[in-house]
Amino acid sequence: MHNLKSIVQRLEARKYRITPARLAVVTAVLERSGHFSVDDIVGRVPGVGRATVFRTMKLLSEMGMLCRVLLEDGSLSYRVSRHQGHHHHLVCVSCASVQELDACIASDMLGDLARSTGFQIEGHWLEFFGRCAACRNSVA
Amino acid sequence: MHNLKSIVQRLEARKYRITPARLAVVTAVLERSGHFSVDDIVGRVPGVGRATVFRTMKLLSEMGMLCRVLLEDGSLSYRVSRHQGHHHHLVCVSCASVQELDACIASDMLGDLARSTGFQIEGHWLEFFGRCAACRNSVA
DNA sequence: GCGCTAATTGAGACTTAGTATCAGTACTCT
DNA sequence: AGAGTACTGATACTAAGTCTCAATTAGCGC
Ligand SMILES: [Mn+2]
Ligand SMILES: [Mn+2]
Ligand SMILES: [Zn+2]
Ligand SMILES: [Zn+2]
Repeated sequence: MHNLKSIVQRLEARKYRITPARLAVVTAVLERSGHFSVDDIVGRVPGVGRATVFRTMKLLSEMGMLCRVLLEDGSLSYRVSRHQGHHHHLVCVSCASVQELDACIASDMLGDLARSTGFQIEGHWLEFFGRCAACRNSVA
Repeated sequence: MHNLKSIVQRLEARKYRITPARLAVVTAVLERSGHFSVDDIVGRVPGVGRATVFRTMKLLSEMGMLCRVLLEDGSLSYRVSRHQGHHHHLVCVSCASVQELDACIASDMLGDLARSTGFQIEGHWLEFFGRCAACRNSVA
């Protein structure tokens, strides 16, 4: 989906400079599968400062190239995003693979919820945890 | 819903000792409205160590007296729980009030989701953010 | 190619949330 | 009273993330 070239183009389109640090972070991120922490990436881009990795990953998140994945324990992890825009995840608790859901399956209930609670609903978090098909079979 | 007496009874029922530190934490927690952080409580129970406040709030969470509320930015906060067991929240981003939903409105979709993704779904997070009726009116 | 300047960087200090260690205190039980 | 266990608070530590600031540099105009 995303590759180095397309991400560089997007950065250029937004007038961000293409620096060695940014290239290193983008490359490291694209090489990951499943979800990962910022410090995972820090460990894979020697010479690039931790603050820069945080800054770059924040930038990529804001641009929709990375998304934050909420884990079962409430901690946040990151992954390369397939869908830009609002979406949700199914995270395998065994292999850390992540499946993105393309439709927001919470949007249906928003109207009812607003009506029954009086809240004006502006956002939500929705993430699922479980075992992916591969992991389910591998244990028998 | 919960008061000091009922919480003390529950602690006693589970063979936990009723100590001054625990009483102080429980009292401080019951005095809060909306959601709060552990360190909010630390600041309100002078003389009680931070580790003890963490331990006590964890204990209260495990017993269903407190629940963790996921905020918009992905951070966790706490609140006195009305419902024990699995449930979700609507958090007012303006006044921090929290409304608990008594039914899990995600459970309906679990079957479909398992079927369409091959995942065996074991858990989920679902939290809503918005403006409560009071806050909506107060700004005009 | 060269210079200018705003954008970017990395070191490091700092914050917030939470865990681990451990010696000392205080119950509980007999 | 003595033994054993639960609990406590100080303190050190980890992880995630922000802030500051002086030094560097990418990319633009010439
Ligand atoms: Mn995603
Ligand atoms: Mn709750
Ligand atoms: Zn959604
Ligand atoms: Zn639910």
